[in-house]
Formats: sequence, structure tokens, C-alpha cells
Amino acid sequence: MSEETQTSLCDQWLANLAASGYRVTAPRRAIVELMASSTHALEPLAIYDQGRKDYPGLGLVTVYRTLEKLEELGLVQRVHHHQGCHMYLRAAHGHEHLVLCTRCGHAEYFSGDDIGGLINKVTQSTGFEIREHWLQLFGLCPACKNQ
Amino acid sequence: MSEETQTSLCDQWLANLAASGYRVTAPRRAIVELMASSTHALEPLAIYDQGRKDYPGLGLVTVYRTLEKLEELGLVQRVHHHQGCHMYLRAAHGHEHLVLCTRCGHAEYFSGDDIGGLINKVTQSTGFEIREHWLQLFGLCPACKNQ
DNA sequence: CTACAATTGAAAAACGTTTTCAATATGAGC
DNA sequence: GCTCATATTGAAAACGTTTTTCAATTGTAG
Ligand SMILES: [Mn+2]
Ligand SMILES: [Mn+2]
Ligand SMILES: [Zn+2]
Ligand SMILES: [Zn+2]
Repeated sequence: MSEETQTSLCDQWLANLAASGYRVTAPRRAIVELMASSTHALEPLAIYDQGRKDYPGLGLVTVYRTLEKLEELGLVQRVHHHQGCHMYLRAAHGHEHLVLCTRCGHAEYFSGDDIGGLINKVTQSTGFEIREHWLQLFGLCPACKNQ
Repeated sequence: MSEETQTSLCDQWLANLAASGYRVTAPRRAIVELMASSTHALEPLAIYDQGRKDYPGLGLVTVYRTLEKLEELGLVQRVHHHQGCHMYLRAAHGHEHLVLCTRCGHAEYFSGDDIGGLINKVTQSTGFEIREHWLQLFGLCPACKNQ
């Protein structure tokens, strides 16, 4: 009963890396720990700074290379922000989009957008064959709303 | 009657520059001519290359500086694309969003998106105060659909 | 036409990202 | 556990893009 199958997201990601033939190294553990739990999209330099608290020898190059792998495995995704276009966040589960706080960067996924009707309209009016869409909402998160 | 008020978009932009206290110079004319008529979002280097056909002395720095001004005046806007995040296109008129061709880059504005309902749902479920949204559709333009 | 400030392009600097490379650490096989 | 082939590492160099600096040029108000 208290024998939980409590696999943290972090452990899942590391297992995923291993299962894909990649090695589980100390620098990767530091980065995964960070990314699996972050509620903010982070840019490589921020990941580097944060990660060095955990593993001081960490190199910025390794951050880039690890993000590349995590993205390839679908664990992390790139986010375009007002503050930068190379920010990384835990990937969406299924069809989700992001709400982002313009003040603190807090990011949250939501689902349930229904733009099928719009896509039909645009298909008709423009003749485009639409295959993909980007949708992102921006505003203030609950914490930032109250100064 | 045949005395048309046929001010080209290009001339409007130049007038706008002048009215804002900026000078109308040959390099700016070359860039404006290009941007006011382009149906593709262009990156600075492409604008530079195209612009040099018209005005061979054009410098890349001037492209950057002119885009900065045109954006400030709301005549041009930055577009995030799969192929690049620093592309520029004629700004939207009012509330419009973009459909972009993933093959040739052709861009078209559309309006009539209604995501008010979605915004309400997300406001309720996340507590965010939503102030802005990005919506972009991607696919194949009519020309690219037929190979 | 003149005079002055805005604008220009070349060159240098700054920036973020990628490549190169020798040293190191990992994990499979014993 | 120990060995070994090799995946991974960080530092340094290279890279492409954007910004800054600066002296020469150009636009425009008067
Ligand atoms: Mn959607
Ligand atoms: Mn809209
Ligand atoms: Zn972007
Ligand atoms: Zn096309």
C-alpha cells in the first residue's frame, strides 16, 4: 500500500534517456531535474545558471546538447516568448497550448481550444490547406495580478 | 473623376515617415518599396539582397535601422516563422492573424477569429488575466498545394 | 544656397549558438 | 568489481547575426 509507484517526472525522463540509448550523466541529471519541474520556460543561459547550483562543473554547451536530446525525445519543447524565442519548457501532453505570464514568465498549459470552425473558414477564404496552428495566450498570472 | 487619390502603400509609408520627423532617403525608399508590396515575411538579409537590386549602395545596417523605424510606426511587424523568428511583414490592419505557407513562405492575413469563449474558459481555469493572444496557421498555399 | 542635424555604410564589437577536440565518465560484458 | 570501447564532457575557437562606433554624406528647414 505504501509501496507507491511514485516515479517522479525526473526519473521518467532519465529512464527515457537511458531507454533511448543515451547515457545518464551527472550534468544531464542536473538539467533534467530542473526542466522536469520548472513552471517557467527557460532559456539556455538560465538553465546553465540554475544548473550550476546543482552541478557546478556544468558547461553551457552541455545545456544546448541536452536540450536538443530532450526535445528530440519529445520531453521538452521550444517556446516563443516576448522575452525570447529559444526558451524551453516541459512538452505538452497531447493537444495543449500555453498561457504565459508577461511579467514573471509563469507558463501553464490548457486544452479545449476549438478552432476547427475558424480553420474551415480560412481554408475557404484563402485556399490554404492548413496543417498546423500556433496559439498562445499572454497575460498576468494570479500571483502577478496582485502586484 | 479620373483624379484618383491613388496613393500607393509605398507613398503612404514614406509620407508617414516624413510626418514623424524622419527623413525620406534613397535607401529607405528602396526598403519601403520592397516591404510595402511583399507577400512574404522577409528576414533582414533577404531585404538587404532584394534592396540592393534597387539601390546597390544599401548597407545591411540600414536595413536593420529602417525596420526598427517602420515597426515603431506600426507599418511593419515582426513575424515568428518556422524558418526564422526575425522576419518582417506589412503590419496587420486591425485584428488580423496570419496563415503562412510552410513551403514558400507566402503570408496572408485573415480576420474573424473568435476565441473570446476560450479566453473566458482559460481565465476561469487558470486564474490568468489574459491580455493578448498569438494565433498563426500554417499550411500550404494554393500554389504550393499543386506541387 | 547654406547650415545643421539626421542618416549613411564600413568596420569593429558584442552576442548567442555551433563546432572542434582532447580528456573523462559511463555502462555493457566479463 | 574491473576492463574497455565509446558516448559525453567542458574549454576554446569558429560561426552567423545583430548592435555599436564613427567619420563622411545627405536631406531639409530657412
Ligand atoms: Mn489547438
Ligand atoms: Mn485574435
Ligand atoms: Zn520566435
Ligand atoms: Zn506556398
